Amino acid sequence: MAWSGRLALTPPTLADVAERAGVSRQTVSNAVNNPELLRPDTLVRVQDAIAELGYSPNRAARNLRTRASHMIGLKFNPAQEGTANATMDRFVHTLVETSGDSGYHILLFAGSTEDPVGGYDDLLRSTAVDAFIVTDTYLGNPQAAWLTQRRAPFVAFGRPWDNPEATHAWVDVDGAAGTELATNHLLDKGHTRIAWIGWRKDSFIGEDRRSGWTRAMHARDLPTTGLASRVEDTIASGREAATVLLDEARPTAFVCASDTLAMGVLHALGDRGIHWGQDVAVVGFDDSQVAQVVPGGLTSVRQPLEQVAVELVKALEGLLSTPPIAGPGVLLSPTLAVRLSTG
Amino acid sequence: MAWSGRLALTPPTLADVAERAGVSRQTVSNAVNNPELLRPDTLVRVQDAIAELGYSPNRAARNLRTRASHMIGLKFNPAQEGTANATMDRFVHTLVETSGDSGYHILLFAGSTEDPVGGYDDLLRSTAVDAFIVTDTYLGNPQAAWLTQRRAPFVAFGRPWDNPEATHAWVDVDGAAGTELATNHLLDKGHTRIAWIGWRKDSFIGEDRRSGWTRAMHARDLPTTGLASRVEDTIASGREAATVLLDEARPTAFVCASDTLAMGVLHALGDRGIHWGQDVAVVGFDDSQVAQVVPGGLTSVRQPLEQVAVELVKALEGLLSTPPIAGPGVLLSPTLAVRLSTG
DNA sequence: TCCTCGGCTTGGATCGATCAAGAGGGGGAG
DNA sequence: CTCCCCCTCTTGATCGATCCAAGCCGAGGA
Repeated sequence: MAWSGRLALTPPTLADVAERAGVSRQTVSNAVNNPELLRPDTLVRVQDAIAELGYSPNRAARNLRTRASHMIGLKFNPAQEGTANATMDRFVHTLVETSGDSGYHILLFAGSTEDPVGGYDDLLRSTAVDAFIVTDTYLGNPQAAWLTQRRAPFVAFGRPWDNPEATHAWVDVDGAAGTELATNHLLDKGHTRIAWIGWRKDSFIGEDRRSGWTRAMHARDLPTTGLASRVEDTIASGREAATVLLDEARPTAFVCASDTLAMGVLHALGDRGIHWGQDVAVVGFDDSQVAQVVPGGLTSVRQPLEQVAVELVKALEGLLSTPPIAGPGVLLSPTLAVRLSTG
Repeated sequence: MAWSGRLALTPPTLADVAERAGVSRQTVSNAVNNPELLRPDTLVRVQDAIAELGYSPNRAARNLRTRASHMIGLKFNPAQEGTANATMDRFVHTLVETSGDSGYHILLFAGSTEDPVGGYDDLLRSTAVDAFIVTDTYLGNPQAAWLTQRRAPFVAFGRPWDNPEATHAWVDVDGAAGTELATNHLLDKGHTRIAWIGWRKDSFIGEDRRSGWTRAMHARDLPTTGLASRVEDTIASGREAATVLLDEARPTAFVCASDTLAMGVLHALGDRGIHWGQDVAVVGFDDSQVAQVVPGGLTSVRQPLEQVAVELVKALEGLLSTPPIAGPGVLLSPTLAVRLSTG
């Protein structure tokens, strides 16, 4: 704190601390990085000097010498307007906290949607980050292959769907288990005609979530034919799909691949004056703010994003340790946030 | 790209480029930072070498020498669960893009709510960031005073409400103008008994937004007494407040300080079987995803967060230039996203 | 008393870029 | 023809922390 008095423009350096403590620079460095090498009384003296001067190692100098930046790159993917998919917020918060505890900071960067590798390249070449957390793996994962080839350490939030042989570390949430949970919840409530509204077939995640619904239905020998719809992830699509299903298949409940689609279902029900929760039940996916605050509340599958962040950081620590420890993939289980949309 | 072939562990340095181009290190440095100093043909030769080797300046080395990190610190404040206030998402995205264009990266850090200054100190002392963007200014602004005293460059998103003499740069959105816009919109629709549900009196922002409502009402000689309520920013509070107001003041419209409160109003209306939009109009604030996807849609005041981010970066560039240019505060105008909740 | 050994400390070199000054060459003015 | 200047490029030093190998010191054994 002391240096805030004197100009505050040049923070104290290691040499300043050394002089004050009456030791050499290397001793101060050891006090910071390998305290066990010092005699206890010397250590105390140095630590006092550090505290008095308010010393903190210059990151640039340390990074230059150690060839590490203690930064983790994260491409920030904003939620689309008009959808209910703002998961980034919750996820990033825990990520920042957890990585901070491990001595890492999160560096955000933007990337165009056209060039999935854009942004990664620059940061890597300028040694601005030690590793990446890759999150946008919904449609295959070109970044993973690219980063692997580049020998850049990274951990993915999302399984390598399109490449079972990928060996990189990943953390994911078992979407199928989530929709199975949701479907069983509805089955337990007495519903038998439960419809599915999901994403188009080329979405790995969408198909995974869908499989949880079919698994639960088939486990009770209930049919799924004619009860499923695959559309784009928009309110309008969900609404249309629900309307068609209500006419043709007369389901008493809907399980959806996203809260956005579930909101579309609520629209459709509202159009017909159907009371959701009482007449027809609806379950969404992601436990977004929308699910939480919509009147009555929307039952939704909740991803343990906090836990995902913790596991990601744990995996990164392994990767960045010497020697690197590459753990296997981690699959976490979601929970179900039950609200009035399922009675 | 070339170095991806050979081990990919030690990126090329400035010296490598210099050797390849047959010039000195300094010339390469100039080619990168002051191209106008080079003779055109030399410049081309160096640029070719840079491209061939896939060279990118080592950030740590550059940061050490120039005493600048080209990083901007941002404390990440997540939206509270159960509210509709996820503005960070939209804001951060533009911020990342805009600052990237100016050569700055966004470094996230966490901070406990108890210690508003926590996190800032470390980053500053270790020269990990050049400046900060301070966003959590809702209740006074201890960070601003602290950073000013510390002579740390920063720009605030939010006016220095509690300290009119503060001289730091800031960007803010004219909340009063927003609620005035909302109120006038309702007045134009023929409403005269328009209620206000806002935050408790110690919130500067809450009082500012409230003043827009009173201004619009008084401009048409309409009374405001008995039509206002000040509560906490939760769904439940909004719902209660609306219930009381409906009983006692019989308003035909509500203007709210947040989408969260507005959702509370929708709950209250739903409780009584009142159709929002037709019988009673509601306006929220922030144009959250919730406002966008709730059935019918919630009319809401939309903050120009993208523009805010651009202005913040512009202000930062001024601050970090030599000599620093401290611009005055910037006040931006919100717009109104009209949806069915106002008919 | 001398020597050795282990633990702690020391100065010097290093990471890769930029700053500050200086060297070389060509062109215009006298 | 000479001088000077300017434009272009080069050389040496520097930012601050860490790695390296050598140096110092006191304790213990012969």
